[in-house]
Amino acid sequence: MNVVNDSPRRKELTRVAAQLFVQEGFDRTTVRMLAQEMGIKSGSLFHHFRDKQEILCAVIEEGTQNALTIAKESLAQCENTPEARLHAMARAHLETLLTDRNAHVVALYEWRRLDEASREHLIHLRDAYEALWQSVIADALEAGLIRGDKFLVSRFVLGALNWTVRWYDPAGQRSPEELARELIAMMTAHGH
Amino acid sequence: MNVVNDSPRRKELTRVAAQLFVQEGFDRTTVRMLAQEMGIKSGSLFHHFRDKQEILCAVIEEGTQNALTIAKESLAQCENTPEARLHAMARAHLETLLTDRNAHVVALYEWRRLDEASREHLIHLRDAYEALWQSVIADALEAGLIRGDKFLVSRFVLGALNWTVRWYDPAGQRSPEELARELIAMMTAHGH
DNA sequence: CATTCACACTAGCGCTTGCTTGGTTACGAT
DNA sequence: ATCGTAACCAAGCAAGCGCTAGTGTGAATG
Repeated sequence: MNVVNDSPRRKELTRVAAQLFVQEGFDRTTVRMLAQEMGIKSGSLFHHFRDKQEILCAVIEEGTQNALTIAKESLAQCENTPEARLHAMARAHLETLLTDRNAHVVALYEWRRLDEASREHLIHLRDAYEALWQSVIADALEAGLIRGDKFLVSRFVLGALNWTVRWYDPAGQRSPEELARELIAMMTAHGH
Repeated sequence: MNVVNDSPRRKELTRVAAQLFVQEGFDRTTVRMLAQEMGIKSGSLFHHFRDKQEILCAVIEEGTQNALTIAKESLAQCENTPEARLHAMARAHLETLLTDRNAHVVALYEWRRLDEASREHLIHLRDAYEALWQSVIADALEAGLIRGDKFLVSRFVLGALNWTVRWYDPAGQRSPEELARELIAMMTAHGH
């Protein structure tokens, strides 16, 4: 039992775990399934991670960190208007959710499976991501682009986006970018 | 093993199961936990249900049926305008989700845990509920109250509503009715 | 008064789970 | 040539899992 925290091998294994967690859910994924998919035996798994819980923790950290990074990049590259910024956020969110199809989904859907210690360790990262969303939404509200309470709008928008995981078909013709555009159009369709 | 399908006792047990499934999730809920909460021994459980899967099936059927019934009642009682009907649906949805706090939540969040046979048995009921939503949304679109693609809008709206389970605080000051109103206001806020 | 029935109990089987142990291999640095 | 270390394996343990078998009730039914 000789857990290393930042080996490149560990990153690799984390990616595999993320995929399985999305496919089966955390509880139904056994360490034997994880090991098999990783091409090692189940005992070897505990050389890289202290326990199963730590694998979940690593996946969620990866997923949230990734979403935060990509969101910031998107904001840096887009036009500096409230609408463009809102669109950039929604698009980035959907792409990490639907295209990667792994770590970010786990971060959203398996959060409850974290124990108290892991939750405490990750909550700051999650808060940072949500704060970014809220600032973008606050700007859009101030500019009169959309309406409502800052927190409520954030939660409704994120809810609509997060739920796409349940019905989105990657083989379908709609791209994440298109979905983001449609959602914003729905909220900003002002009278004629 | 003498499973009865429509006993009143079974209804009672189903209610208890729903609460536990919401609290812990289906996978983490053991038959021993269920039995204890029901005030019987784990072996006795299988007099009422063939297996654990059948308990989930009963809960989800109950939750969806209930949501459908209440939605229809709400529609029958409200004004016959697209906006009032939309509001009635959203309110009914949130109330079965946040006030009951059990069977309907399980229906939404544990659907994936159903085996093929159960899913096939329940899919028609679920389709009926979603069809009702889509007809109300189609009317609102036709009346120009909201904008977008019928299916996309349905999914975004239901996503926003379903996600409330994750953050709603029943001890807070906002009622389901208020949430429903705010969501619709967000989508129908036409410019000045 | 005998039988049936719904409902509950005790006891435990067969299996899977997360995790541990003690030891082996591959390989770059010394 | 030797050593250190990261990576892996075979084997298995203790606990917990869903579920079954067989039995005991007290109330309703004939």
